[in-house]
Amino acid sequence: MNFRPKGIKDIAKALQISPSTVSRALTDQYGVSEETRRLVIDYAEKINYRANPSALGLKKRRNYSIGVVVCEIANNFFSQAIDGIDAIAYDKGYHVIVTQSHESFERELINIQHLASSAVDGLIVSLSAETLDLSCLKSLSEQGLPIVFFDRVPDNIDAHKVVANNRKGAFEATRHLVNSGCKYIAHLTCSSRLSIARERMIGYRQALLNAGFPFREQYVEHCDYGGKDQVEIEAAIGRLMCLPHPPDGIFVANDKLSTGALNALKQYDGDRQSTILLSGFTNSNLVGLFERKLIPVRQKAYEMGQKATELLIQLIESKSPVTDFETCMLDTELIGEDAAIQTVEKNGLKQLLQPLYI
Amino acid sequence: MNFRPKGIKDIAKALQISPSTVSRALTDQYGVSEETRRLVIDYAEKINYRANPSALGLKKRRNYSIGVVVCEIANNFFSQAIDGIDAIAYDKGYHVIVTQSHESFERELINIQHLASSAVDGLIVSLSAETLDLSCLKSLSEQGLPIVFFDRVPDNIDAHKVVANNRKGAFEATRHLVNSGCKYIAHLTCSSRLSIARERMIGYRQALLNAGFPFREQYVEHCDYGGKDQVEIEAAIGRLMCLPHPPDGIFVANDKLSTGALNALKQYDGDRQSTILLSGFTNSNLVGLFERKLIPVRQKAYEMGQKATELLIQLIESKSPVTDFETCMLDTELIGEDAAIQTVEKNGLKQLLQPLYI
DNA sequence: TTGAAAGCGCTAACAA
DNA sequence: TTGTTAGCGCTTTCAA
Repeated sequence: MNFRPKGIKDIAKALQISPSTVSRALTDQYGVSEETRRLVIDYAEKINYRANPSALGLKKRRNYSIGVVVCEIANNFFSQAIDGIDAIAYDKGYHVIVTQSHESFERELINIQHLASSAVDGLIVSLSAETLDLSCLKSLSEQGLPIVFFDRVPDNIDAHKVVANNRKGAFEATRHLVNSGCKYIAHLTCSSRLSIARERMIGYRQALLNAGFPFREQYVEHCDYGGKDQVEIEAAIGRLMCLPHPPDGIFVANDKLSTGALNALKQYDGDRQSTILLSGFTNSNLVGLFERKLIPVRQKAYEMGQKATELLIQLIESKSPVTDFETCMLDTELIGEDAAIQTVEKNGLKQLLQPLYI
Repeated sequence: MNFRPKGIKDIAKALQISPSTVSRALTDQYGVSEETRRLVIDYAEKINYRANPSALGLKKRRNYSIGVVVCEIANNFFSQAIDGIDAIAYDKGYHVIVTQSHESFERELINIQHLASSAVDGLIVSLSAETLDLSCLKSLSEQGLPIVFFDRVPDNIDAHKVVANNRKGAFEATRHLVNSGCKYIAHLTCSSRLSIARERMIGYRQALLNAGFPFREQYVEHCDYGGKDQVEIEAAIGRLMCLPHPPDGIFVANDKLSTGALNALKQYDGDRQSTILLSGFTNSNLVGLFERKLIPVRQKAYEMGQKATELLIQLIESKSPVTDFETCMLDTELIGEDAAIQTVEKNGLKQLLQPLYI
């Protein structure tokens, strides 16, 4: 296979000048006569010249590419986030390399190491459900590899983080169930290793508290693999339905679990079907078509991807090492629940809005 | 930022041998004593050595990365396909760089050129709805850049192609509507520039023919932007509903249009709502939750991604230039319609299964 | 303002 | 079996 793009030498030869002059014309601001510069640039454009990224990478120790690690691409939230990442990266001339952990720590680690070995200039990471050991990320970060975390972020690594306002989202979703008359509100969530699970739990509990409801341990079900397997969800729903007082409302903590719960509830097809209300985090834009209503908490996935990428590129292109890290929190939105917004102040949401991370 | 991974020289220095010996131990099969090889490999493993991809790319004119161009990531079909691409690429040690055309020809072109300028070793492409001019892809392909097309493939470029059995899928979906008693079966599809639109149209017409129904031009609606904008779909549905005999069944040609059509039909909430049957291509795994039933034609998106990647890597790693191209067709599946399969032979599906491409 | 030359990390042809 | 060396395409001193 002999596909060989034109290089700087080809331009130099064609224009009868030296390669270094071409290089300067294409990069430097001065040191080249305006005449030569135009000549070079025009010709480069004509033949659609692009610097060889490998050579550039070798020279500059930069690849103009960023690595992304998420648990799964085929997921509404993440595919939207990747879309946002791609948008910014594209704008700034970076490539995006996406890898999936499939919720496996081992796979995540391999991906990270693979990407980090100088293939990429920085990393955007959302942790897997299995991840406990952060030493690799920590050490990479300390070695100076720019890393931005989003969505599922670590507590104990100092880095830029982009998250949704998980507490508020969870709070509003649960309060919606309260306002709809639910008395026994369950919570279906993912592994509490994940920041999102912990944060959303706080919102859930706060809403119960505000409503004067007790928090009951047995109404909380964890799917440690985030619903990777539907069986996991069905078992959890099954346990909830077997409680002395089965729940009349369920707040679900993530995308996969939300739709998984709907599927699981289909199994319990009896008269109870119509009485259990559901509200949960999901970025599916198909909820409006569902038979059983699910009040969705929507995250600004696209914007989160954008923001994470902006922060990362800023980090990459910063001359001096950055020590002042920022946690950026984006709003969530409870769809189809106008009433929810009106009573925000009254219900003590304000103190809730303070992030845990800072 | 001073993140600098260990290199071959570091190993050489540590082990008191020459860099080239290290290189050989890490790559060659022979020319190195077993003792040295073990020493090197063990040490490399210990310090988690990874060859610098830029240097490798520069040397070998290979990047171990492949470029993907699709119209949109946040789409069931494509995110599943990318998942499949990623799986194979990962296995074979390749990175995947995904770019989106957003159905814009211009953007597609930029992406392709960007990727082609030696950033990647090969391309996996699904054409945008706008694409008419294939000269760029053609010339790249002729210059020896390995390219595999999938899903939306060009007619007049000689290359490996991976497609679904679009005719069969369309045929079965339409026949399902026939068997369900529909008399006026409309077809909502994307731009006929796209191979998938043309192929699915053939299946649709064949099913009408088999049922003894006439083909009526006005029952076919094209959304030239593939439903990028919901307004486009609503207008199309609107026109169908204004026909003297509004359709009692609609066969929809792609993922976005299928769910878009469901949304659009929600507008026409009257008594007609319950009488229009829908069947269409979609890889959403949420159709089971829908209020209005949609009989889905499912494509093996994941497998298509896998197959395309296998073909591409085969192409990349082939020593001699490949001239014998293959079109690989994967089956489609009509979900929840067992009856459909039983009568395949009788209904002349066989001749339909012969691909157009070969 | 321009050109020559070194070197980024690696491989491979050639020497030893 | 090992080491030396040149060179992949580019940027960047240093000289001219």
